[in-house]
Amino acid sequence: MTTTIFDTQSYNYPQNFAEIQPKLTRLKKAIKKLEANLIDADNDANIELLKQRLGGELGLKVDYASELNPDQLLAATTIEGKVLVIAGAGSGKTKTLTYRTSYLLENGVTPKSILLLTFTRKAANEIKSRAKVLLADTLSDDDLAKDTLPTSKMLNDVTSGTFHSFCNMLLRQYSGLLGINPRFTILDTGDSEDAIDLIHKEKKYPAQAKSQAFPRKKTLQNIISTSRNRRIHIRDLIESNYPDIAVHIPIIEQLAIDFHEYKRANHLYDFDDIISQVVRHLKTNDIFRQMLQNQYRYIMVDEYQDTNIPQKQLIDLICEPKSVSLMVVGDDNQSIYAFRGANYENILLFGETYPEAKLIKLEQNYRSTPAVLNYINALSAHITLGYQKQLYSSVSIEGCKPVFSHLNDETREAKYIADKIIELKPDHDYSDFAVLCRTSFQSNYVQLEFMERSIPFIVVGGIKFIERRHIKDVLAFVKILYNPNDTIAWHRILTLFQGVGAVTATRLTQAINDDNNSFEPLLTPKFAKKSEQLEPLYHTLTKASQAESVESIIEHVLEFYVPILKTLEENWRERNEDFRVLKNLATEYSSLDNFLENLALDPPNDSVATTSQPAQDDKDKVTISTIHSAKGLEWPVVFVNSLVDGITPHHRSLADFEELEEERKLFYVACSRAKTRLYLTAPDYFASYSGYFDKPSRFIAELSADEVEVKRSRKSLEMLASDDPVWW
DNA sequence: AGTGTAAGTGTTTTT
DNA sequence: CACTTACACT
Repeated sequence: MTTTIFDTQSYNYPQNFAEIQPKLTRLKKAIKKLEANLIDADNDANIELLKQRLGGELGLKVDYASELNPDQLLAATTIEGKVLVIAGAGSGKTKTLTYRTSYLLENGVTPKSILLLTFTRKAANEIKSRAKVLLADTLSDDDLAKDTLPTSKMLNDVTSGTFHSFCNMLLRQYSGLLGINPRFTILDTGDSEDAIDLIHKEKKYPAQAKSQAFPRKKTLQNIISTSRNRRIHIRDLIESNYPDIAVHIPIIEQLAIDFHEYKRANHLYDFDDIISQVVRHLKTNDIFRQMLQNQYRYIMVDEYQDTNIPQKQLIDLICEPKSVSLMVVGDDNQSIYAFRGANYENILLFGETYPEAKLIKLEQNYRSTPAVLNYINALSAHITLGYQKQLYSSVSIEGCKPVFSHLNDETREAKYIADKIIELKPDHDYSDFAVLCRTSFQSNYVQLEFMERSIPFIVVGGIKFIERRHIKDVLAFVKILYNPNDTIAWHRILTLFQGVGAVTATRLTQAINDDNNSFEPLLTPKFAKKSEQLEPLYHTLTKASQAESVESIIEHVLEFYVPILKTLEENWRERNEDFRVLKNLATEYSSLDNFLENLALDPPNDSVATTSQPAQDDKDKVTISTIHSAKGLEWPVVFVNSLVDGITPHHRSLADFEELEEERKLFYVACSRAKTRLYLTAPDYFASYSGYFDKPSRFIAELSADEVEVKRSRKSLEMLASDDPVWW
């Protein structure tokens, strides 16, 4: 047995390990069962045959056998039945999906019968555009002459996108069949919170025991959404996760029902509705279900480890007939979104859902050096549950071992990172470096240090463009023009004015909706006397509703809104800049529905990212990012900072086995982003309102010095591992 | 409707 | 400590 880096005995491991054993046992059984259906290129006698067949007989345009490795080839060409592909970090997952798409088309599959579901729209577009290149590049003039061949144009007919964009499309396209109004607007999380708050105030539920304050809108939204995504009753969820507000359970349950009815009555869909409503229709409407089952015959799902229960149900309902082909791709080691409802059991129980399913594993890694791979394999071995996997590289140059540096404080930590970047800079661009943090807040010292040293950087994540107050305000105007029943948007606009509060806003909205959605009630003396802004609002809306383009609608709105903004926010000049971005976005859309849909379902998140030198438009910058936002990306040199137990893993996850496991996976995701160099850093201590933490991360402690080089501070010397490293 | 104060909250984040 | 939000009061 090897000796660990630090004494692992001193860490408190989760208490509930015993409790969850039955669950772990069930999952392990399902994993084992599916492992029995592994198709492994090494042991597959048919692989040579397959290669030959692909080579000659079929006369395909793309040379699948030589461009893909054997396991990728199996994944790309196994096009019938249900298949789970476990795609390790850096194993060419996108490439495999790209080639599979092209393979389907080359085999005569109708593009319209292909459905490609990914986690972001960007990922779907990348697969499609790469497949386009594949098919286009191989076409000779001869091929173009006969127009029966699959051409890159077929990709345009492949349905692709996120679960949300797909379901949104279905709800609008099949609105007649489903009996719903296609002119609905989408509530983002903030809008949902506002709606819940509004309903709570309007409904005047019977007063409860004052001993315990009623939860705030954010908590309520979270409870309602989690209960739906995890399919747990509100009562059970509150009793287990929010025991102190248990007195309010009946009211919260009623509030959830009222919220739901409110959304239906006003043609409003929140993010959960978009998927859940499609699932509901699929369950209850046989014609709808059969139509989809007949249309989508080849389904691919990416990042399957991060799907939630409604998303799994959606797939299962469409894939019910044996003849529908389903390939889900993911990496159980990289499930890091449980906090927002993702259910890692989906990927582990795939064999239970589909007993006939086949399993394919992509384990050859094209990203990292053997030294880095060795380290991430060692991390992976500490993840309790999952499919067996061992990443390997065909590169023979070992590369540098990851380095763990224990430093005195966060300032030294930041200096160390900056020093390393300067040291390595002669051989690298700035864009070769990334600093990955457990929480966005952990990047503060690094940002400061980079500014002082004039290292250019870009911060990924943070407050999103679309969530900024003034942007939401302007969009509210646009929303009511599209869906005058969007009471949440009305409320937002009307309460901007002095003299108009929640009560007047509600009454006025009601009057407008009752008056067949005419804007006239704004002019009636009863309301007009509340604020002199209502009349100009009327004229603005009237003008905007007749505008020709989305851009000109926004211009009309801004003419009215900017003066109001000036009275509300001191930094209105700064905010005014954002409107340029918004107008620019608007020019890309010809219709209101496309514009609103895209902003809600595919919001721009990098358009307002913080940068060190805004003037400099240079693309060569160090990336500073949260680990979550770094998923799927890679850099030659990666730093992971704040490896103090209490931050990584986060102190709020320490008591629960599954949450701690997810933290471990998060660290795994961070380290597996590195191609050639991986630097891990920790300050000796970290202090904040949440506590005082002074032990290095257990994820460092539990590994052996064989995998990582350790640079110790004095503090760290005191913590050297004893000789007995076993902790349970 | 608007204001002041006390009290609670505090990861990660995409749709 | 910094910020949001609920609630009571005017």
